[in-house]
Amino acid sequence: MALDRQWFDEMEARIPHGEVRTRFAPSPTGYMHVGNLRTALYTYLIARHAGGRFILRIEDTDQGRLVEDAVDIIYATMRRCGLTWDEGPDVGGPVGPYIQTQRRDLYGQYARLLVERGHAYYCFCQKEESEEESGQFDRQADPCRALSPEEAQARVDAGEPCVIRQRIPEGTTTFHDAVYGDITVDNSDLDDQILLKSDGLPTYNFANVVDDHLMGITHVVRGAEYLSSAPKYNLLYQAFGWEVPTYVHCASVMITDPATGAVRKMSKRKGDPSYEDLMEQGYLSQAVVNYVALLGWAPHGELAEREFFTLPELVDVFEISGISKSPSAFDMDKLNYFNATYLRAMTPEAFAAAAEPYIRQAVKNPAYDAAAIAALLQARCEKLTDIPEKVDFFDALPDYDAELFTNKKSKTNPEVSLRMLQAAQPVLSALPEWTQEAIHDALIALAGQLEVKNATLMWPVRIALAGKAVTPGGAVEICHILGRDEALKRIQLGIEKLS
RNA sequence: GGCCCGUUGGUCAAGCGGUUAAGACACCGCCCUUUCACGGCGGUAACACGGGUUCGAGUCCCGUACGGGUCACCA
Repeated sequence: MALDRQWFDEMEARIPHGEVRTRFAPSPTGYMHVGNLRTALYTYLIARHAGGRFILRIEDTDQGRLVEDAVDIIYATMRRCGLTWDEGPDVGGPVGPYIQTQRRDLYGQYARLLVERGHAYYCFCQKEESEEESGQFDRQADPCRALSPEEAQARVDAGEPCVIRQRIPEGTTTFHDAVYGDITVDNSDLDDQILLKSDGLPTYNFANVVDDHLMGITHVVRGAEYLSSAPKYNLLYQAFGWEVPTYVHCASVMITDPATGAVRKMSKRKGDPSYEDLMEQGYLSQAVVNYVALLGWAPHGELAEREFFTLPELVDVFEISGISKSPSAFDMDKLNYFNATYLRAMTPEAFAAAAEPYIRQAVKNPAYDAAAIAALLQARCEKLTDIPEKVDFFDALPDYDAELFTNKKSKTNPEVSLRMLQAAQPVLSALPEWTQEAIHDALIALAGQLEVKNATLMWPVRIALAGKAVTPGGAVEICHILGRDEALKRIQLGIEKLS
Protein backbone atom coordinates (compact mmCIF):
# COMPACT_ATOMS: atom_id res chain seq x y z
CA MET A 1 0.00 0.00 0.00
CA ALA A 2 1.59 3.22 -1.13
CA LEU A 3 1.75 6.23 1.13
CA ASP A 4 -0.45 9.15 0.25
CA ARG A 5 1.81 12.19 -0.17
CA GLN A 6 -1.09 14.53 -0.35
CA TRP A 7 -2.38 13.37 3.01
CA PHE A 8 0.95 14.20 4.63
CA ASP A 9 0.91 17.61 3.00
CA GLU A 10 -2.54 18.26 4.39
CA MET A 11 -1.42 17.30 7.87
CA GLU A 12 1.50 19.72 7.60
CA ALA A 13 -0.78 22.45 6.37
CA ARG A 14 -2.87 22.30 9.53
CA ILE A 15 0.05 23.04 11.84
CA PRO A 16 -0.19 26.48 13.44
CA HIS A 17 2.92 28.65 13.36
CA GLY A 18 4.05 31.91 14.82
CA GLU A 19 2.92 31.45 18.40
CA VAL A 20 4.16 29.67 21.49
CA ARG A 21 2.25 26.44 21.91
CA THR A 22 2.73 24.09 24.85
CA ARG A 23 0.95 20.97 25.82
CA PHE A 24 0.26 18.99 28.92
CA ALA A 25 -0.04 15.37 27.92
CA PRO A 26 -1.02 13.12 30.79
CA SER A 27 -1.83 9.46 30.46
CA PRO A 28 -5.14 8.67 32.12
CA THR A 29 -3.83 6.22 34.66
CA GLY A 30 -5.17 7.86 37.81
CA TYR A 31 -5.07 10.93 40.03
CA MET A 32 -2.69 13.87 39.62
CA HIS A 33 0.64 13.63 41.43
CA VAL A 34 2.09 16.78 42.82
CA GLY A 35 4.85 16.36 40.25
CA ASN A 36 2.33 16.10 37.42
CA LEU A 37 0.58 19.17 38.68
CA ARG A 38 3.79 21.12 38.72
CA THR A 39 4.62 20.05 35.17
CA ALA A 40 1.15 21.10 34.07
CA LEU A 41 1.57 24.43 35.86
CA TYR A 42 4.93 25.22 34.28
CA THR A 43 3.64 24.19 30.88
CA TYR A 44 0.66 26.46 31.30
CA LEU A 45 2.78 29.35 32.56
CA ILE A 46 5.21 29.15 29.66
CA ALA A 47 2.37 29.40 27.17
CA ARG A 48 0.48 32.16 28.97
CA HIS A 49 3.59 34.18 29.72
CA ALA A 50 4.31 34.28 26.00
CA GLY A 51 0.72 34.95 25.11
CA GLY A 52 0.58 31.57 23.44
CA ARG A 53 -1.75 28.62 23.58
CA PHE A 54 -1.96 25.80 26.09
CA ILE A 55 -3.13 22.45 24.84
CA LEU A 56 -4.36 19.37 26.65
CA ARG A 57 -3.70 16.03 25.03
CA ILE A 58 -4.61 12.65 26.43
CA GLU A 59 -2.02 9.94 25.91
CA ASP A 60 -3.97 6.74 26.24
CA THR A 61 -1.93 4.41 24.10
CA ASP A 62 -1.35 1.98 26.91
CA GLN A 63 -4.59 0.08 26.85
CA GLY A 64 -3.60 -2.01 29.81
CA ARG A 65 -3.16 0.79 32.28
CA LEU A 66 -6.21 2.89 31.56
CA VAL A 67 -8.16 3.90 34.62
CA GLU A 68 -11.84 4.69 34.51
CA ASP A 69 -12.65 8.34 35.22
CA ALA A 70 -9.00 9.34 35.15
CA VAL A 71 -9.65 11.85 32.39
CA ASP A 72 -12.37 13.47 34.46
CA ILE A 73 -10.04 13.73 37.43
CA ILE A 74 -7.47 15.43 35.25
CA TYR A 75 -10.03 17.89 33.92
CA ALA A 76 -11.34 18.63 37.40
CA THR A 77 -7.91 19.12 38.90
CA MET A 78 -6.74 21.44 36.19
CA ARG A 79 -9.90 23.51 36.28
CA ARG A 80 -9.72 23.79 40.03
CA CYS A 81 -6.17 25.04 39.74
CA GLY A 82 -7.13 27.53 37.09
CA LEU A 83 -5.07 25.85 34.37
CA THR A 84 -7.45 26.41 31.50
CA TRP A 85 -6.61 24.96 28.12
CA ASP A 86 -7.30 26.44 24.72
CA GLU A 87 -7.41 23.19 22.83
CA GLY A 88 -8.20 19.73 24.05
CA PRO A 89 -10.49 16.73 23.79
CA ASP A 90 -13.49 18.58 25.19
CA VAL A 91 -13.03 21.95 23.52
CA GLY A 92 -11.59 20.80 20.23
CA GLY A 93 -9.13 22.82 18.19
CA PRO A 94 -7.44 23.03 14.80
CA VAL A 95 -5.15 20.04 15.16
CA GLY A 96 -7.37 17.46 16.79
CA PRO A 97 -8.33 14.94 17.76
CA TYR A 98 -6.57 15.41 21.10
CA ILE A 99 -6.86 11.84 22.29
CA GLN A 100 -4.20 9.55 20.96
CA THR A 101 -6.31 6.46 20.45
CA GLN A 102 -8.45 8.59 18.16
CA ARG A 103 -5.36 9.34 16.11
CA ARG A 104 -4.43 5.70 15.78
CA ASP A 105 -4.23 5.44 12.00
CA LEU A 106 -2.09 8.49 11.73
CA TYR A 107 0.83 7.01 13.62
CA GLY A 108 0.92 4.04 11.31
CA GLN A 109 1.23 6.36 8.35
CA TYR A 110 4.15 8.20 9.87
CA ALA A 111 5.84 5.01 10.99
CA ARG A 112 5.64 3.65 7.47
CA LEU A 113 7.01 6.90 6.14
CA LEU A 114 10.04 6.36 8.32
CA VAL A 115 10.37 2.78 7.12
CA GLU A 116 10.24 3.99 3.55
CA ARG A 117 13.01 6.44 4.24
CA GLY A 118 15.14 3.84 5.95
CA HIS A 119 14.94 5.34 9.44
CA ALA A 120 12.83 2.54 10.79
CA TYR A 121 12.27 -1.12 10.02
CA TYR A 122 9.85 -3.93 10.61
CA CYS A 123 10.84 -6.34 13.30
CA PHE A 124 9.28 -9.76 13.58
CA CYS A 125 11.19 -10.99 16.56
CA GLN A 126 9.17 -12.17 19.49
CA LYS A 127 10.33 -10.93 22.83
CA GLU A 128 12.46 -13.68 24.26
CA GLU A 129 13.48 -14.28 27.79
CA SER A 130 17.10 -14.65 26.86
CA GLU A 131 17.03 -11.16 25.45
CA GLU A 132 15.45 -9.78 28.60
CA GLU A 133 17.96 -11.46 30.80
CA SER A 134 20.92 -10.14 28.92
CA GLY A 135 19.44 -6.73 29.43
CA GLN A 136 20.77 -5.65 26.10
CA PHE A 137 19.09 -5.40 22.79
CA ASP A 138 21.88 -5.92 20.34
CA ARG A 139 20.49 -4.25 17.30
CA GLN A 140 23.35 -5.36 15.10
CA ALA A 141 22.44 -8.91 15.89
CA ASP A 142 18.79 -8.47 15.05
CA PRO A 143 18.25 -10.19 11.73
CA CYS A 144 15.19 -8.04 11.02
CA ARG A 145 17.35 -4.97 10.84
CA ALA A 146 19.05 -6.30 7.77
CA LEU A 147 15.92 -7.56 6.04
CA SER A 148 15.42 -6.17 2.56
CA PRO A 149 12.38 -3.89 2.22
CA GLU A 150 10.75 -6.30 -0.17
CA GLU A 151 11.24 -9.24 2.12
CA ALA A 152 9.91 -7.36 5.12
CA GLN A 153 6.94 -6.09 3.20
CA ALA A 154 6.14 -9.60 2.05
CA ARG A 155 6.04 -10.83 5.63
CA VAL A 156 3.88 -7.90 6.67
CA ASP A 157 1.50 -8.58 3.82
CA ALA A 158 1.37 -12.20 4.91
CA GLY A 159 -0.03 -10.96 8.21
CA GLU A 160 2.96 -11.83 10.32
CA PRO A 161 2.85 -9.94 13.63
CA CYS A 162 5.47 -7.24 13.85
CA VAL A 163 6.52 -3.96 15.40
CA ILE A 164 8.27 -1.04 13.79
CA ARG A 165 11.58 -0.06 15.31
CA GLN A 166 13.59 3.09 14.93
CA ARG A 167 16.86 2.57 13.11
CA ILE A 168 19.47 4.41 15.16
CA PRO A 169 22.39 5.56 13.00
CA GLU A 170 26.06 5.53 13.93
CA GLY A 171 27.66 8.57 15.48
CA THR A 172 26.67 10.88 18.29
CA THR A 173 23.59 12.93 18.98
CA THR A 174 23.46 16.31 20.63
CA PHE A 175 20.32 18.00 21.80
CA HIS A 176 19.66 21.19 23.63
CA ASP A 177 17.54 21.55 26.71
CA ALA A 178 16.45 24.93 27.99
CA VAL A 179 17.17 23.88 31.56
CA TYR A 180 20.11 21.50 31.24
CA GLY A 181 21.92 22.93 28.23
CA ASP A 182 23.58 20.82 25.53
CA ILE A 183 23.76 17.10 26.09
CA THR A 184 25.66 14.76 23.81
CA VAL A 185 25.43 11.00 23.78
CA ASP A 186 26.97 8.26 21.73
CA ASN A 187 24.37 6.62 19.52
CA SER A 188 25.67 3.21 20.48
CA ASP A 189 24.03 3.83 23.84
CA LEU A 190 20.67 4.22 22.18
CA ASP A 191 18.26 1.37 21.46
CA ASP A 192 16.38 0.74 18.27
CA GLN A 193 13.27 1.58 20.20
CA ILE A 194 9.86 0.37 19.20
CA LEU A 195 7.80 3.02 17.46
CA LEU A 196 4.69 1.09 16.63
CA LYS A 197 3.51 -1.77 18.81
CA SER A 198 2.06 -4.98 17.46
CA ASP A 199 -1.39 -3.78 18.46
CA GLY A 200 -0.94 -0.99 15.96
CA LEU A 201 -0.73 1.73 18.58
CA PRO A 202 2.36 3.86 18.91
CA THR A 203 4.63 3.92 21.93
CA TYR A 204 4.82 7.10 23.96
CA ASN A 205 8.15 7.92 22.39
CA PHE A 206 6.79 7.92 18.91
CA ALA A 207 3.32 9.31 19.46
CA ASN A 208 4.83 12.19 21.38
CA VAL A 209 7.10 13.25 18.58
CA VAL A 210 4.46 12.91 15.90
CA ASP A 211 1.79 14.71 17.91
CA ASP A 212 4.03 17.46 19.16
CA HIS A 213 5.00 18.20 15.61
CA LEU A 214 1.53 17.92 14.16
CA MET A 215 0.12 20.10 16.91
CA GLY A 216 2.76 22.76 16.43
CA ILE A 217 4.16 22.42 19.93
CA THR A 218 7.07 24.82 20.40
CA HIS A 219 8.07 23.94 23.98
CA VAL A 220 8.07 20.37 25.14
CA VAL A 221 7.80 20.44 28.93
CA ARG A 222 8.12 17.17 30.78
CA GLY A 223 9.74 15.42 33.70
CA ALA A 224 13.49 14.83 33.77
CA GLU A 225 12.88 11.10 33.56
CA TYR A 226 12.61 11.69 29.81
CA LEU A 227 15.99 13.31 29.55
CA SER A 228 17.62 10.00 28.70
CA SER A 229 15.33 9.37 25.78
CA ALA A 230 15.51 12.89 24.42
CA PRO A 231 18.33 12.00 21.98
CA LYS A 232 16.09 9.40 20.40
CA TYR A 233 13.35 11.97 19.95
CA ASN A 234 15.86 14.27 18.35
CA LEU A 235 16.85 11.59 15.92
CA LEU A 236 13.21 11.08 15.10
CA TYR A 237 12.68 14.76 14.36
CA GLN A 238 15.75 14.68 12.18
CA ALA A 239 14.59 11.56 10.38
CA PHE A 240 11.32 13.28 9.55
CA GLY A 241 13.08 16.51 8.69
CA TRP A 242 11.07 18.36 11.29
CA GLU A 243 12.09 21.29 13.40
CA VAL A 244 13.08 20.27 16.90
CA PRO A 245 11.05 21.99 19.64
CA THR A 246 12.53 23.60 22.72
CA TYR A 247 12.91 20.98 25.39
CA VAL A 248 12.18 21.93 28.99
CA HIS A 249 12.94 19.07 31.33
CA CYS A 250 11.95 19.52 34.96
CA ALA A 251 13.70 17.74 37.82
CA SER A 252 11.62 15.43 39.96
CA VAL A 253 9.66 16.32 43.05
CA MET A 254 11.05 14.33 45.95
CA ILE A 255 9.76 13.66 49.42
CA THR A 256 11.44 12.75 52.65
CA ASP A 257 9.98 9.50 53.76
CA PRO A 258 8.43 10.13 57.18
CA ALA A 259 9.29 6.64 58.33
CA THR A 260 12.83 6.12 57.10
CA GLY A 261 13.99 9.68 56.57
CA ALA A 262 15.15 8.74 53.10
CA VAL A 263 14.61 11.09 50.19
CA ARG A 264 12.83 9.58 47.23
CA LYS A 265 10.62 10.47 44.35
CA MET A 266 7.02 11.07 45.38
CA SER A 267 4.87 8.05 44.85
CA LYS A 268 1.22 7.34 45.42
CA ARG A 269 1.97 3.74 46.26
CA LYS A 270 4.08 4.86 49.18
CA GLY A 271 1.17 6.91 50.43
CA ASP A 272 2.46 10.30 49.38
CA PRO A 273 -0.30 12.85 48.87
CA SER A 274 -1.76 13.51 45.45
CA TYR A 275 -3.48 16.77 44.62
CA GLU A 276 -6.80 15.17 45.44
CA ASP A 277 -5.49 14.00 48.79
CA LEU A 278 -4.37 17.51 49.62
CA MET A 279 -7.80 18.88 48.81
CA GLU A 280 -9.39 16.30 51.08
CA GLN A 281 -6.98 17.27 53.80
CA GLY A 282 -8.30 20.79 53.70
CA TYR A 283 -5.72 22.62 51.64
CA LEU A 284 -6.67 25.47 49.37
CA SER A 285 -6.03 24.98 45.69
CA GLN A 286 -4.41 28.39 45.33
CA ALA A 287 -2.02 27.68 48.18
CA VAL A 288 -1.02 24.36 46.66
CA VAL A 289 -0.49 25.92 43.26
CA ASN A 290 1.55 28.76 44.74
CA TYR A 291 3.69 26.39 46.77
CA VAL A 292 4.20 23.94 43.94
CA ALA A 293 5.23 26.75 41.59
CA LEU A 294 8.14 27.48 43.91
CA LEU A 295 9.19 23.85 44.15
CA GLY A 296 11.89 23.85 41.52
CA TRP A 297 11.48 27.35 40.23
CA ALA A 298 12.31 30.79 41.57
CA PRO A 299 12.00 34.25 40.11
CA HIS A 300 15.09 36.32 39.38
CA GLY A 301 16.33 39.56 40.83
CA GLU A 302 14.34 41.50 43.36
CA LEU A 303 11.44 39.13 42.98
CA ALA A 304 13.58 36.33 44.37
CA GLU A 305 12.60 37.26 47.88
CA ARG A 306 8.94 37.13 47.13
CA GLU A 307 6.97 33.95 47.69
CA PHE A 308 3.33 34.75 47.30
CA PHE A 309 1.94 34.92 43.81
CA THR A 310 -1.51 34.52 42.34
CA LEU A 311 -1.77 32.52 39.16
CA PRO A 312 -1.95 35.66 36.98
CA GLU A 313 1.09 37.01 38.77
CA LEU A 314 2.93 33.78 38.08
CA VAL A 315 2.01 34.09 34.43
CA ASP A 316 3.56 37.51 34.49
CA VAL A 317 6.86 36.63 36.14
CA PHE A 318 7.48 33.05 35.09
CA GLU A 319 10.73 32.45 33.21
CA ILE A 320 12.11 29.14 32.01
CA SER A 321 15.55 30.26 33.16
CA GLY A 322 14.33 30.13 36.75
CA ILE A 323 13.69 26.40 36.65
CA SER A 324 16.09 24.43 38.79
CA LYS A 325 18.17 21.48 37.63
CA SER A 326 18.20 19.56 40.86
CA PRO A 327 15.30 17.67 42.40
CA SER A 328 13.44 19.38 45.22
CA ALA A 329 11.77 17.94 48.26
CA PHE A 330 8.11 18.51 48.94
CA ASP A 331 7.87 19.99 52.41
CA MET A 332 4.56 19.61 54.18
CA ASP A 333 5.58 22.19 56.79
CA LYS A 334 6.04 24.81 54.16
CA LEU A 335 2.82 23.89 52.41
CA ASN A 336 1.11 24.33 55.77
CA TYR A 337 2.65 27.76 56.05
CA PHE A 338 1.41 28.70 52.59
CA ASN A 339 -2.04 27.40 53.31
CA ALA A 340 -2.19 29.19 56.64
CA THR A 341 -1.15 32.41 54.98
CA TYR A 342 -3.85 32.06 52.34
CA LEU A 343 -6.41 31.30 55.04
CA ARG A 344 -5.48 34.44 56.95
CA ALA A 345 -5.55 36.55 53.84
CA MET A 346 -9.21 35.74 53.28
CA THR A 347 -11.80 38.26 54.33
CA PRO A 348 -13.46 37.27 57.61
CA GLU A 349 -16.66 36.63 55.70
CA ALA A 350 -15.00 34.40 53.15
CA PHE A 351 -13.17 32.51 55.83
CA ALA A 352 -16.34 32.06 57.86
CA ALA A 353 -18.11 30.67 54.82
CA ALA A 354 -15.27 28.24 54.13
CA ALA A 355 -14.94 27.24 57.77
CA GLU A 356 -18.59 26.81 58.61
CA PRO A 357 -18.99 23.24 57.38
CA TYR A 358 -15.97 22.20 59.40
CA ILE A 359 -17.21 24.04 62.47
CA ARG A 360 -20.59 22.40 62.14
CA GLN A 361 -18.97 18.99 62.08
CA ALA A 362 -18.23 19.51 65.75
CA VAL A 363 -20.63 22.25 66.81
CA LYS A 364 -24.16 21.10 66.14
CA ASN A 365 -25.88 23.48 68.54
CA PRO A 366 -27.31 26.24 66.32
CA ALA A 367 -27.26 28.65 69.24
CA TYR A 368 -23.52 28.94 68.84
CA ASP A 369 -22.64 31.45 66.16
CA ALA A 370 -20.44 29.83 63.52
CA ALA A 371 -19.20 33.17 62.25
CA ALA A 372 -18.09 34.19 65.74
CA ILE A 373 -16.30 30.88 66.14
CA ALA A 374 -14.73 31.26 62.71
CA ALA A 375 -13.30 34.61 63.77
CA LEU A 376 -11.41 32.83 66.54
CA LEU A 377 -10.10 30.21 64.15
CA GLN A 378 -8.78 32.22 61.26
CA ALA A 379 -5.36 32.87 62.77
CA ARG A 380 -5.30 29.52 64.49
CA CYS A 381 -5.50 26.90 61.80
CA GLU A 382 -3.24 25.90 58.98
CA LYS A 383 -5.92 24.00 57.16
CA LEU A 384 -9.67 23.73 57.45
CA THR A 385 -9.56 20.16 58.64
CA ASP A 386 -7.79 21.37 61.78
CA ILE A 387 -11.05 22.95 62.87
CA PRO A 388 -13.37 20.29 64.31
CA GLU A 389 -11.09 19.11 67.09
CA LYS A 390 -10.46 22.69 68.16
CA VAL A 391 -14.10 23.56 68.74
CA ASP A 392 -15.58 20.35 70.07
CA PHE A 393 -15.88 21.80 73.58
CA PHE A 394 -18.71 24.12 72.60
CA ASP A 395 -21.24 21.33 72.29
CA ALA A 396 -19.97 19.25 75.14
CA LEU A 397 -17.80 20.31 78.02
CA PRO A 398 -15.07 17.67 78.30
CA ASP A 399 -14.72 15.74 81.52
CA TYR A 400 -11.59 17.62 82.41
CA ASP A 401 -9.17 17.17 85.26
CA ALA A 402 -9.10 19.76 88.03
CA GLU A 403 -5.35 19.90 87.54
CA LEU A 404 -6.03 22.04 84.49
CA PHE A 405 -6.75 24.91 86.83
CA THR A 406 -3.12 25.01 87.81
CA ASN A 407 -1.02 27.22 85.58
CA LYS A 408 2.26 28.67 86.66
CA LYS A 409 2.40 31.62 84.32
CA SER A 410 -1.11 32.69 85.21
CA LYS A 411 -0.37 32.09 88.89
CA THR A 412 -3.29 29.82 89.39
CA ASN A 413 -3.93 26.68 91.38
CA PRO A 414 -7.15 24.98 92.50
CA GLU A 415 -7.64 27.24 95.51
CA VAL A 416 -7.04 30.48 93.62
CA SER A 417 -9.18 29.23 90.77
CA LEU A 418 -12.08 28.48 93.09
CA ARG A 419 -11.88 32.00 94.47
CA MET A 420 -11.76 33.47 90.95
CA LEU A 421 -14.74 31.49 89.73
CA GLN A 422 -16.74 32.35 92.79
CA ALA A 423 -15.99 36.02 92.19
CA ALA A 424 -16.71 35.88 88.49
CA GLN A 425 -20.02 34.13 88.83
CA PRO A 426 -22.08 36.97 90.34
CA VAL A 427 -20.42 39.58 88.15
CA LEU A 428 -21.28 37.75 84.94
CA SER A 429 -24.69 36.90 86.27
CA ALA A 430 -25.44 40.54 86.87
CA LEU A 431 -24.22 41.89 83.52
CA PRO A 432 -26.95 44.00 81.95
CA GLU A 433 -25.99 43.04 78.42
CA TRP A 434 -24.16 39.98 77.10
CA THR A 435 -21.70 41.48 74.69
CA GLN A 436 -18.04 40.66 74.28
CA GLU A 437 -17.11 44.17 75.35
CA ALA A 438 -19.24 44.05 78.44
CA ILE A 439 -17.88 40.70 79.50
CA HIS A 440 -14.34 41.83 78.85
CA ASP A 441 -14.67 45.09 80.78
CA ALA A 442 -16.38 43.40 83.68
CA LEU A 443 -13.74 40.73 84.07
CA ILE A 444 -10.85 43.16 83.74
CA ALA A 445 -12.46 45.36 86.35
CA LEU A 446 -12.94 42.37 88.60
CA ALA A 447 -9.31 41.37 88.29
CA GLY A 448 -8.40 44.88 89.34
CA GLN A 449 -10.68 44.70 92.33
CA LEU A 450 -9.22 41.38 93.35
CA GLU A 451 -5.74 42.77 92.80
CA VAL A 452 -4.64 39.84 90.61
CA LYS A 453 -3.17 39.61 87.15
CA ASN A 454 -5.77 39.48 84.43
CA ALA A 455 -4.54 36.02 83.59
CA THR A 456 -5.13 34.81 87.11
CA LEU A 457 -8.81 35.45 86.65
CA MET A 458 -9.07 34.62 82.95
CA TRP A 459 -7.34 31.25 83.17
CA PRO A 460 -9.74 29.57 85.54
CA VAL A 461 -12.75 31.05 83.79
CA ARG A 462 -11.57 29.77 80.43
CA ILE A 463 -10.81 26.33 81.84
CA ALA A 464 -14.23 26.13 83.42
CA LEU A 465 -15.85 27.17 80.16
CA ALA A 466 -13.92 24.95 77.82
CA GLY A 467 -12.35 22.18 79.87
CA LYS A 468 -9.25 22.34 77.67
CA ALA A 469 -5.82 23.81 78.24
CA VAL A 470 -5.66 25.26 74.77
CA THR A 471 -8.60 26.85 73.03
CA PRO A 472 -9.24 29.13 70.11
CA GLY A 473 -10.05 32.44 71.74
CA GLY A 474 -9.86 33.31 75.41
CA ALA A 475 -12.26 33.39 78.32
CA VAL A 476 -14.11 36.46 77.08
CA GLU A 477 -14.73 35.21 73.57
CA ILE A 478 -15.80 31.76 74.66
CA CYS A 479 -18.00 33.16 77.37
CA HIS A 480 -19.75 35.36 74.85
CA ILE A 481 -20.34 32.61 72.32
CA LEU A 482 -21.64 30.15 74.91
CA GLY A 483 -24.26 32.60 76.10
CA ARG A 484 -25.01 33.60 79.66
CA ASP A 485 -26.90 30.52 80.81
CA GLU A 486 -24.43 27.97 79.52
CA ALA A 487 -21.45 30.01 80.67
CA LEU A 488 -22.77 30.35 84.21
CA LYS A 489 -23.69 26.70 84.26
CA ARG A 490 -20.13 25.71 83.34
CA ILE A 491 -18.64 28.08 85.89
CA GLN A 492 -20.88 26.51 88.52
CA LEU A 493 -19.62 23.08 87.47
CA GLY A 494 -16.09 24.37 87.88
CA ILE A 495 -16.82 25.61 91.34
CA GLU A 496 -18.29 22.25 92.29
CA LYS A 497 -15.29 20.47 90.87
CA LEU A 498 -12.99 22.61 92.99
CA SER A 499 -15.03 22.58 96.19
C1' G B 1 26.73 -2.27 35.76
C1' G B 2 26.63 1.24 31.07
C1' C B 3 24.93 6.05 29.81
C1' C B 4 22.86 10.84 31.36
C1' C B 5 21.93 14.57 35.10
C1' G B 6 22.62 16.89 39.68
C1' U B 7 25.23 18.65 44.58
C1' U B 8 24.59 26.46 48.65
C1' G B 9 21.95 25.67 56.12
C1' G B 10 17.26 20.06 58.18
C1' U B 11 13.88 21.89 53.75
C1' C B 12 12.69 25.49 49.53
C1' A B 13 16.16 28.64 47.52
C1' A B 14 18.98 33.82 45.73
C1' G B 15 23.73 34.14 43.75
C1' C B 16 25.72 33.97 37.33
C1' G B 17 34.57 35.75 39.02
C1' G B 18 35.43 40.28 43.96
C1' U B 19 28.87 39.93 48.73
C1' U B 20 29.67 40.64 56.12
C1' A B 21 26.89 34.16 51.04
C1' A B 22 19.97 37.10 50.43
C1' G B 23 15.08 35.62 51.74
C1' A B 24 11.37 31.85 53.30
C1' C B 25 9.82 27.24 56.16
C1' A B 26 11.16 24.58 60.42
C1' C B 27 13.74 25.19 65.14
C1' C B 28 15.29 28.33 69.58
C1' G B 29 14.83 32.99 72.48
C1' C B 30 12.46 37.71 73.62
C1' C B 31 8.24 41.12 73.16
C1' C B 32 2.90 41.48 72.71
C1' U B 33 -0.92 38.87 75.41
C1' U B 34 -7.29 36.48 78.80
C1' U B 35 -4.67 30.00 77.03
C1' C B 36 -2.88 28.91 72.22
C1' A B 37 -2.13 31.21 67.96
C1' C B 38 -1.37 35.68 65.02
C1' G B 39 2.00 39.77 64.84
C1' G B 40 6.92 42.13 65.96
C1' C B 41 12.19 41.57 67.08
C1' G B 42 16.51 38.53 67.41
C1' G B 43 19.33 33.84 67.10
C1' U B 44 21.49 28.79 65.64
C1' A B 45 22.55 26.84 60.82
C1' A B 46 25.24 26.18 54.16
C1' C B 47 28.80 26.77 49.28
C1' A B 48 30.12 17.77 49.33
C1' C B 49 35.64 16.76 48.81
C1' G B 50 40.41 17.16 46.04
C1' G B 51 43.07 19.32 42.20
C1' G B 52 43.58 23.12 38.67
C1' U B 53 42.54 28.21 35.78
C1' U B 54 42.74 33.27 37.84
C1' C B 55 45.43 38.83 41.23
C1' G B 56 40.85 36.68 43.14
C1' A B 57 36.27 31.00 42.76
C1' G B 58 29.91 29.12 45.69
C1' U B 59 30.39 30.97 40.70
C1' C B 60 34.91 28.34 35.16
C1' C B 61 37.63 23.26 34.08
C1' C B 62 39.02 18.13 35.62
C1' G B 63 38.67 14.19 39.02
C1' U B 64 36.41 11.72 43.55
C1' A B 65 32.33 10.91 46.64
C1' C B 66 27.30 11.00 47.29
C1' G B 67 22.30 11.51 45.27
C1' G B 68 18.86 11.06 41.20
C1' G B 69 17.24 9.39 36.33
C1' U B 70 17.35 5.78 32.50
C1' C B 71 18.37 1.20 30.07
C1' A B 72 9.79 -2.10 28.44
C1' C B 73 5.43 -3.91 22.57
C1' C B 74 4.77 1.95 30.35
C1' A B 75 4.23 6.67 29.97
